[in-house]
Amino acid sequence: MPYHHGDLRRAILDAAIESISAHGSAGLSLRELSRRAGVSHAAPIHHFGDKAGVLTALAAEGYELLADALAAAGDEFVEAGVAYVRFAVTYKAHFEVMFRPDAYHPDDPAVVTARNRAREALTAGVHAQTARTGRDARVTGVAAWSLVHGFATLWQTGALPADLGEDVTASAREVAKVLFTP
Amino acid sequence: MPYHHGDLRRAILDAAIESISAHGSAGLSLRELSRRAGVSHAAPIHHFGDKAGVLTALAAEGYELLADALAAAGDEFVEAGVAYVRFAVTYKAHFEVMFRPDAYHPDDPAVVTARNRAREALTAGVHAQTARTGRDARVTGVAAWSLVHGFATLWQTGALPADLGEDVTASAREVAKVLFTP
DNA sequence: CCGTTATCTTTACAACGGTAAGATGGCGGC
DNA sequence: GCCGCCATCTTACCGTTGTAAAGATAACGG
Repeated sequence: MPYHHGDLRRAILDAAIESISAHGSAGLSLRELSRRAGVSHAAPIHHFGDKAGVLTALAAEGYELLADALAAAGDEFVEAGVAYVRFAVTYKAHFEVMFRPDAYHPDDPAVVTARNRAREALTAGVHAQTARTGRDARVTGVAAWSLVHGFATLWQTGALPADLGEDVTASAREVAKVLFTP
Repeated sequence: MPYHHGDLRRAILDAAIESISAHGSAGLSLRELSRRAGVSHAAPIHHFGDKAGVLTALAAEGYELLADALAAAGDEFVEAGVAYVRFAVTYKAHFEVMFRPDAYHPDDPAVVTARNRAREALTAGVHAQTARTGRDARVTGVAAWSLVHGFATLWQTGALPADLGEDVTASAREVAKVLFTP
């Protein structure tokens, strides 16, 4: 616990995650995060530089976590897709911020390296799949990514019909299977 | 041209569309919109009640336009999917707002009726398709919607690889075909 | 033990969203 | 043709926000 607060950086990030998970990222207030962390409203500036800097750190962390989750899921597409959706649901706040590039600094070095790592982990699974089935890897990869990404975002915004059931993982697996079963 | 301004409501909406298309919906300022329309910063309140009210009107308009586009595209899934993507690209600001329910009033009556209309137009195409191919309509419908929605959002955020080419319609058609060709 | 430096606080300012009260002007009723 | 009504817009104001600048505080290295 190095300094006055202990670990303000993590405290702010955790507060942001909690706030975004509860109320979305639209009305996020930097001063509110500072209040929750018990510091003055200008304290986070030193760690993040900016309000967008907080979201930038969150996006970078999200891409790292996503890359880990995809790597752990292995090469098979359906399981990788399920892992993608499970990540989106588990790390709801991260996922929401990651794909809102107008709210942070998308060219931040930490973000781009983490994003590349996640992208490689994602395409690796699809390439293994297309090698087995003999399809166009590029188009199929985009289709697979689109499918799981769309399912995740629609689930998050509550746009999907309610009769899908509560188990996201099971629904995601069913939906992902559609892409590779004739 | 009924009153002092002429049609302030439309002017504010158009200004919002332009601003969101250019800089995203994160930093949208009601006062900036008022300035562009040449009225005082409190004038839009009377028409929209709220900043979220502006986005609510935009979302409702977006769902109406989407329903029209889907109805015009017909029953075949691939063309309906292409129409979905084309809508997202053409009406970028609308699409961005529509799926950001924490930024507006998602229970607004105009929004829910328009959204239901769009949803029916969407599922109609999928049902026609599944009747032809004999698949589970519910799961296939969600998969189809997820596919085109994910493609559209990924395209919008610039997350897709650049080697797809510039023609969104052609790329979308290729990707949509993947779902129904073994 | 002392100075350096990262960390945090205080103070200040412009912009924002929202409210309330007043001004403006088109429109229908007489 | 005139008057009152009411939708529309303006002005003034309040609390909050993000950001910058300057000062205080305390951990750490020499």
